[in-house]
Amino acid sequence: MPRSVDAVERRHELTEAAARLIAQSGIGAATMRGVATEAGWSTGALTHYFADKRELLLATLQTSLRRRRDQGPAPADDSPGAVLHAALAAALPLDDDSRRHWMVTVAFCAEAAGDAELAAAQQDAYRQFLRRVTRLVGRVTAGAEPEARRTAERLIALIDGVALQALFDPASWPAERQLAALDEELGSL
Amino acid sequence: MPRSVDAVERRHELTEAAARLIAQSGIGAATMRGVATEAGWSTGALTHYFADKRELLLATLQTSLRRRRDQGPAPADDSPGAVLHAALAAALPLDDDSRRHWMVTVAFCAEAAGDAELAAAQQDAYRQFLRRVTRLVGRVTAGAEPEARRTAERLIALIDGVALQALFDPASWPAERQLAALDEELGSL
Amino acid sequence: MPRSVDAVERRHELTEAAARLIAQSGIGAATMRGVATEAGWSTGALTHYFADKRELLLATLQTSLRRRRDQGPAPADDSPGAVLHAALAAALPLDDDSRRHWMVTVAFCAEAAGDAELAAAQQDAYRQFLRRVTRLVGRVTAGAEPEARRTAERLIALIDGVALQALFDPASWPAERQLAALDEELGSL
Amino acid sequence: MPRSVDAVERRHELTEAAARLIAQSGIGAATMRGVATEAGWSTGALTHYFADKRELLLATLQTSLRRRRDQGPAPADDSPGAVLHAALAAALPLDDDSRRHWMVTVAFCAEAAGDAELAAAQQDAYRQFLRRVTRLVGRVTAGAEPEARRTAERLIALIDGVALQALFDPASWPAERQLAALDEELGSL
DNA sequence: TATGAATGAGCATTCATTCAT
DNA sequence: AATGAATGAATGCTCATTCAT
Repeated sequence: MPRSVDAVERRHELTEAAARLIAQSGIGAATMRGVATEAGWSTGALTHYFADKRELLLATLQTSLRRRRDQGPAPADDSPGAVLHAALAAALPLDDDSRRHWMVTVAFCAEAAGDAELAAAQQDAYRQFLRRVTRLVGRVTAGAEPEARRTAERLIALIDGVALQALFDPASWPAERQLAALDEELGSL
Repeated sequence: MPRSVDAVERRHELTEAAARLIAQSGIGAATMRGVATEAGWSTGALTHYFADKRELLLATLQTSLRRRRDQGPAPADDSPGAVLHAALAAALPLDDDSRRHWMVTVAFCAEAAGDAELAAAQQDAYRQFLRRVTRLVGRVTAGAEPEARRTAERLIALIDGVALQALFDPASWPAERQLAALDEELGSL
Repeated sequence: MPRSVDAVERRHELTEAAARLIAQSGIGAATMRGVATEAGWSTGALTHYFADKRELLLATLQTSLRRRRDQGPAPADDSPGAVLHAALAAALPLDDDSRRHWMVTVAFCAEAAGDAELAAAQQDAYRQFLRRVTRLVGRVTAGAEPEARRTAERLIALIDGVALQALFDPASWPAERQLAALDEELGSL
Repeated sequence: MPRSVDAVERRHELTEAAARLIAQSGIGAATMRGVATEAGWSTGALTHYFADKRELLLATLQTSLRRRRDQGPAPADDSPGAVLHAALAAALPLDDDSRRHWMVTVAFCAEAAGDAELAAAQQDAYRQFLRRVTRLVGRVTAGAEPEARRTAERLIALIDGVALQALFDPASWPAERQLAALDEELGSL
């Protein structure tokens, strides 16, 4: 009877380690040895959970794409406006964790240009987010589909732009300032 | 001084080759061999123009940062609004060339997180651009410094966000659509 | 002692699996994982029956050496000539099974050059076979020892040579042709 | 103007080093590091002359196949019998050099079973040798094609068998004894 | 007995870099 | 200025082996 292990949990530990290294020094820093050491495992252990480096990187990207948008404070109340606000705020790099995962997804941008699987993961995540925001905008403005979708795209463009500046120049963009930019934009709805 | 002109030209050829590879497959694809081959030179030739790989990558980033923002159609006229519009439009990935250089600067984002020199190059470029846009906004709105600066930041955030989406999902963001988003935003000024 | 019978049987299954892999792709193909999988067991199971890889390979060689010469159709009758013929025919790669074990023993040839234990196994098997054939030749020709031994060596050389060609070029050496070459040589006795 | 190097000579040095290791301890001993060290070069140098290990091994096999049969003392005179004798004697492992190359070709036997390219190299060499010996036998016996071919096959089988025994048990098969076995067989022609 | 998780050394290969020409 | 031979460290990966269950 072999030792039993929570493979999902282990994979998560390993992709988190990879994400830390990538966010810190780029994809090139995510070597098998490096990730293993960062996670506190041996290199051989990695290959139990990921067939090869490609699989590790893909899983890391997918994890970061999810965590770049999924986590955040609960909405203040159940009103459509509050829910929309919470969804968009969750997509800003407000703390170290979301900063890290933002960085990872951005780091994969060029990598994905020549890799269909990575590109598909990124597009899927983006389109899913766009659908969600479009639906929420529709509820807030009670507007028709195409209108809501364009508004959603503009909102996402704004928070992505704010996020990008916050990544490049974190000192100028503390959490409050990012939220202020979001509030201002939402105010005009 | 014919030789130094050659050297400048040669360095440019080489950083362009590096930019093509990076934009296509990520920074990891920019190997010395690969860049030399892509540029049509021998590996040894690279070391005449760049002391080492680090220097090549730094020069590539700097070139791409400049070209990401510097090129674009001339303004329609000399009015402050037209000049501002031209400056911002030049910062959008409207054609293959600017797309490539956008991709390169984004690819360096995580790399720069752990590398002071790369980070400084990115921040310098951003701040210089911010100053320029701020000045132009000031001329258009005839407003005070802090107000103009905040507007400039919001404008840059918007075009950066649009650019990012255009990189990830180029099919949805042809040049006209990017410009339309810019026009809409400028219209509200 | 049911358990020890199991162990013998199990070891046999495992060396057969190793032999299949070696005959197919060389000694390098006989990895612990590969042999275990081929035999339908887990890697850990191997280490119960063989202390390490070396022991597995040695046992595989010994099994193949035995089976390369031991199996074959019974002699037509009890006459010395028929028995000699059967012994030599049994040493030819007439079917898939003996082909496989021939291949294995040949594959170990160079390996044994630098490994005393493997070399000893090969020499023991050869000398034992030589003694047996010498004895049978002596009975057929009623000749003296040294004469019978030389004849035996020539006979073995011939069938080994035929066997080697049959391994390299099986299409040209079906079983009938190998046996014909043997008959021809025995006829001249 | 780069340093110029005799690539053919260098490749030969390297395949000889590989042959020494393989003959000594089997194909598994021919690691890239090991071959480089044995030849007195760095690992990186190998990759200048052989794209990868596969190419190195194939070249080593081809070299050994040629040298297993091509070298030997010149025939005593120009008579067909002397030329045939010289050709067959050259195919026996009479000295360390030919012993080594014999060992190498045998070591590849199982490896070739699952590798079309290696198998083709072996078959080509065998068939070429068979054609040559058939021609020479025809000249000696003045016999017809099919007859000469069968005789050639029997002669080759005999010397291959002798060679194989000489590899496994060199003490019993000094050069004189191998030649004696050959002479005896040729005498009966 | 049997499993498979875990280890870390060893492998082929790629790469930045150096240097003789 | 320009080449490409040569180096050796680092990488991804495979593997024999150990061991808790």
